[in-house]
Amino acid sequence: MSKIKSNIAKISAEDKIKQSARELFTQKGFAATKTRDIAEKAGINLALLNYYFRSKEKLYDLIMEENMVAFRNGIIQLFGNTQMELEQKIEQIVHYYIDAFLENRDLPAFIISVIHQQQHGNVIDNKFYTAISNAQKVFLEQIKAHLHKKGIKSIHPAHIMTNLMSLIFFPFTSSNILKSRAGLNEQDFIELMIERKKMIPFWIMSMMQPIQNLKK
Amino acid sequence: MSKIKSNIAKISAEDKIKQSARELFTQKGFAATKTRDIAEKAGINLALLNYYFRSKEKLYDLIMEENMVAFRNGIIQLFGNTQMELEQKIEQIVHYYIDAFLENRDLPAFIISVIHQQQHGNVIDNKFYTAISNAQKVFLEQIKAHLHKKGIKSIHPAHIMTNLMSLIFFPFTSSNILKSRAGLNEQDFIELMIERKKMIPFWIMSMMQPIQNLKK
DNA sequence: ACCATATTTAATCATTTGATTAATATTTTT
DNA sequence: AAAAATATTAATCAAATGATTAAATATGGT
Repeated sequence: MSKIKSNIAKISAEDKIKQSARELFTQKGFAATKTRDIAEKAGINLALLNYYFRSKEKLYDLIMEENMVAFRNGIIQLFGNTQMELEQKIEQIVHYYIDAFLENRDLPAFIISVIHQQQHGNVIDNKFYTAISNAQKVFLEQIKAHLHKKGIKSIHPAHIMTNLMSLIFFPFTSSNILKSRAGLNEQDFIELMIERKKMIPFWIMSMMQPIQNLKK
Repeated sequence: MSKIKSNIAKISAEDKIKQSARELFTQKGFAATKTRDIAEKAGINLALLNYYFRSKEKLYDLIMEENMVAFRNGIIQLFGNTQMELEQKIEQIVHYYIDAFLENRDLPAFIISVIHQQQHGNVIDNKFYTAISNAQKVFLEQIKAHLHKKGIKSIHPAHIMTNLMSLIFFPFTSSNILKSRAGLNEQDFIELMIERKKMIPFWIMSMMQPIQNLKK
């Protein structure tokens, strides 16, 4: 019996709190999430939250750090890679992020909100910010070189990087509209996102081609 | 003197509150914005907020409604127009929204957050939701027809609509990253966004072209 | 000047919310 | 089993926060 018991996944109170906190913080943000909501959702006594995590803010920092780690690592490792061809790199970036966002569907809106807050002096994580800086610059340089090779001077590299991130992030933040308007169910939506793993690299590469006249 | 006085734009307390509330609510959201912050920013006594607007929630509803009106009207009038050619329609949509977002730079992140909240049962404005429904369906049908005419079966119309919105919205939510990484100042950023008014329609139309092999 | 109305303020209230405490229960160690 | 360490609870605190009140001040019409 005791051996069986250890096999049954009995989630500790600490983990239940963390899990509930992650969902609420990621969905609603820091201010809108009340410690009592977390406690209730986790089915534990409010005091346990402070017992394990000291304060709401410390708990949030922990969740924030864990939420950002995949995003940051992706940028550093993929964007910053100096060996890989641009096209292959874009493919890897798209696969990496869409897979990550399919796992945690609220992450894109969370990241957008964090980045947008920063715009207003709310310095949330400076390490994070400087850490991804170089990698993004490497990526921008690579785009610039590619455009130069193609003889395209009319497009600023920033457009390409922004477009890439736009096409990856935004659909996850508006999946409900997409589903209700296009008559999709949850599975349809997931399949569309999987499709995008192939399509986004193609769209982005097309943007870096010399202009072809569109046929009517 | 009294005549001059009436010429000087003396902003009423009511307007000062509304303006401060709009900035804070749009930047930080409902929960993170405290009534005392609004009062302090507006330079008025806290009680005035309740005197003019009854409650924080009523004030937020007002701001929300005003923030959403441009977005909703754009969708209804532009997306829902059944007369206009698709390409011209896309051009108008892009111009309309980029102009609106250049005027109110926090609007895109605000809208994204509102739409994302809705995903979690937080029904914020049902009228808004049903109002934009038909218009978006019209637009989707038009894309579908266009793809059909081009003989393209491999792309779901939802991709095109999502891509359009992605390319318009996202850059505004991450302008700080864009600026710091690509070495742009505020004016450069604005010019990039203005450039996009011409480029996004081209990119979107290209996505609805039969596949052309990319040359190496 | 006087009155009525609208605006503004300081003080205060009631609730919410993050956090703590002291007591109790459970598990682990000896 | 006793002792020690860890986990959990109910009760409570203190600060923050949304809202109200009653009094004071300003404004416009007569």
